[in-house]
Amino acid sequence: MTRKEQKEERRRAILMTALRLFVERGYHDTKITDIAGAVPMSTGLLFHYFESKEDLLLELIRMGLKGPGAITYDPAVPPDEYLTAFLEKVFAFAKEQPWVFWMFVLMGQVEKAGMPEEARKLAASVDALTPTVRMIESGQKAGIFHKGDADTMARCFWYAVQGIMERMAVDEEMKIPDSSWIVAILK
Amino acid sequence: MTRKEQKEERRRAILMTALRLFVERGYHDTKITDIAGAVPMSTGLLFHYFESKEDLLLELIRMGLKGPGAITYDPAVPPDEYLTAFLEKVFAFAKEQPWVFWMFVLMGQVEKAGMPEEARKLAASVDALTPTVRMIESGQKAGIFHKGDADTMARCFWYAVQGIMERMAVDEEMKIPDSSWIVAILK
DNA sequence: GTGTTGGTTGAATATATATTCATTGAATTT
DNA sequence: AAATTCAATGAATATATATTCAACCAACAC
Repeated sequence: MTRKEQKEERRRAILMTALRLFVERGYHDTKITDIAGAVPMSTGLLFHYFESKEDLLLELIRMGLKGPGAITYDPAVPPDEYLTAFLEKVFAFAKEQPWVFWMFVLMGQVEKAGMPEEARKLAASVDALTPTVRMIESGQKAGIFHKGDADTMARCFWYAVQGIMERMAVDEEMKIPDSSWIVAILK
Repeated sequence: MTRKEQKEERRRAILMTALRLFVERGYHDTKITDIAGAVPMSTGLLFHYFESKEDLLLELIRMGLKGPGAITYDPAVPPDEYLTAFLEKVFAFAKEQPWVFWMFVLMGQVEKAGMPEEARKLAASVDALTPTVRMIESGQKAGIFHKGDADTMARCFWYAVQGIMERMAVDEEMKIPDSSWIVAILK
């Protein structure tokens, strides 16, 4: 089994290295040779594990879809507490297991123009917006959140989160912010 | 003069087209042929106006450095009002003169890894962080802003703004948010 | 110990994209 | 109107990057 285990481990090593580089430099600026060099391994061998660069990206997104990044609407939980706790959790991962954090950033980046179409479609299946809109509407009724178009507020919130996390993944000087600061966008 | 004027006008057309495409698709996913095709003109001619793709980017950044995107610290103005008004102004441009808005987005994108080194250096000379930190500290003394590390708060604020604007430039469905929602990150 | 499988390499190839350049024709000058 | 300048073209070239492949070697099976 040693051999099979090694293969599996190397596969993981490639995925983690690619994830880190994709987040740090962006997908198009991460060359196959960069990934191979960082693992490290030969460029040829990388194609033994993954059919193509895009295949590697798709595999990462599939991982992301299973991960702890899902948002769900539970009417029983106060929406402000839910969102604060969610951010807290992701920020905590930023230090301990940065890959969870990187994954969150990648999932957002993939939605942007210029990424392979198939990757975008896949990632689009995580819809944080709809449950967030419900949460915001419920929060508005309860007087916790301010007035305003719930859809615009939800987009504003998540795009802000995305922007902050993208930079945190790169900007060494930035410390982890307080989750409540960000949720204040809605209050 | 007709000829010289025409040349100047075409130069501007190239710059505006490139700016829009860089923001919409990203620098590396905007091909020279895309820009030429959108202006429209032949690819060859584009090199008659600009030495290289990077030269085009640098020219845009030089434009951006002169534009209305500068942040300055004036102790006389309440910091929350200043920042709200600033965002209001940029959001207003988003509809009327989208290039001002695009420029704001581009200047943020250039700071990221993967962009040509010279472009990054140039763009780094606009430092919004330092004056914002001063504003935040002064706001904290006045009891307008909440407690917390001013540097982290400033980064958090600008990265959020950047994230929101990047998406606004692409996401047709998003309406213009209320500037005060975003300044609430600091309150 | 021999044969077989499968991991590994890096140079060679294919592809995508930036850049050049010989040529054309319209505008401007003499 | 002849000469000159310069915008304009797009096919040809150069360059960067993804992908393939023939050859090699280590592990494992018998």
